[in-house]
Amino acid sequence: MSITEELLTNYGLRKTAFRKKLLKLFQDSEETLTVENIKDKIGRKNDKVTIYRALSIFEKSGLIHQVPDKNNLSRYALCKSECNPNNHIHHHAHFICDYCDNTFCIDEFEIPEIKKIKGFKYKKIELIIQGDCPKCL
Amino acid sequence: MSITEELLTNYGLRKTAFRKKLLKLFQDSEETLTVENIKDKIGRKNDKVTIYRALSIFEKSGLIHQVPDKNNLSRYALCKSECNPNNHIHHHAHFICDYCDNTFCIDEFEIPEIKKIKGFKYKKIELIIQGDCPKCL
DNA sequence: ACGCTAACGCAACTGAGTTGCAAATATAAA
DNA sequence: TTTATATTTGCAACTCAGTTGCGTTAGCGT
Repeated sequence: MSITEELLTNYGLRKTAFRKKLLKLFQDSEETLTVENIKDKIGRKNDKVTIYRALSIFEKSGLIHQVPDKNNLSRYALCKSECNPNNHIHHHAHFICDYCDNTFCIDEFEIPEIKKIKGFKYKKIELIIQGDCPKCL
Repeated sequence: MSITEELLTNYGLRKTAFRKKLLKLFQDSEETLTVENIKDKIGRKNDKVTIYRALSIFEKSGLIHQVPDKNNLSRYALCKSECNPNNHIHHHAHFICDYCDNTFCIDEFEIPEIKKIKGFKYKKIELIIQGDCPKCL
């Protein structure tokens, strides 16, 4: 069983042809993916509904996480650590390039400690940096 | 001339009836506003196109800033400090409530220093905290 | 290899945000 | 104050991401 298939099994997901293709795509990609990216790479055989539903299930399971795009579109990337449906926390930041519109997960640093404010309960902290990526500079 | 009208003048914007109403709305609001919120409060007399265009101009001018919502919708809030078209930087974080879906600007702290990564140029840094707000806790 | 349940694909829909254009109005000049 | 001009507004029609319902297909446990 491939590493892709094992991952699906570990997360309690069915190993359908489409899901294997989709997950492999994420495993092979350095950058975050939009639904459009996925359509391109998969070859338009699969319906967009199927893509959306699979992404939604992958996200709920903790396999991937969603990142907002410059234009508030959704991008997705594989979770690095041991995410699962109950513990789905990302201590890395995301970088959005103004030019190529690509979004990268920045693993180089952890998000610094954020001061608690009385009355608020923090459940998820997201740091989004916008600017120019190495390719576009 | 009211403070609202002065603000429009200072930012080189025409003082139309609609813009005065819209800007006043922001000045009187503790929370960030969606287009839907604005429609409700203004009373559906004005077209959504007008709202979108005014928001876009206010944002470009540095009067207001956009914050992504839990569902990747746009919310807007007044800029506190001296923002303008060339210098549009916010050193505060945003808090999104999971229950009431409200978004607050958190002025209590500055975003901590973010380590630079070689090859990337940072132009805007956004910190988004998700969780439960005081009202919903 | 059989049957049940989950996943897929199609069509049709929803709703945020956009575009083009004609009518209205703010502002600056006469 | 009136007039000319440029900007804003409102309407209609559109685009496009994402969703829903439903009948068909395909994993997976027995």
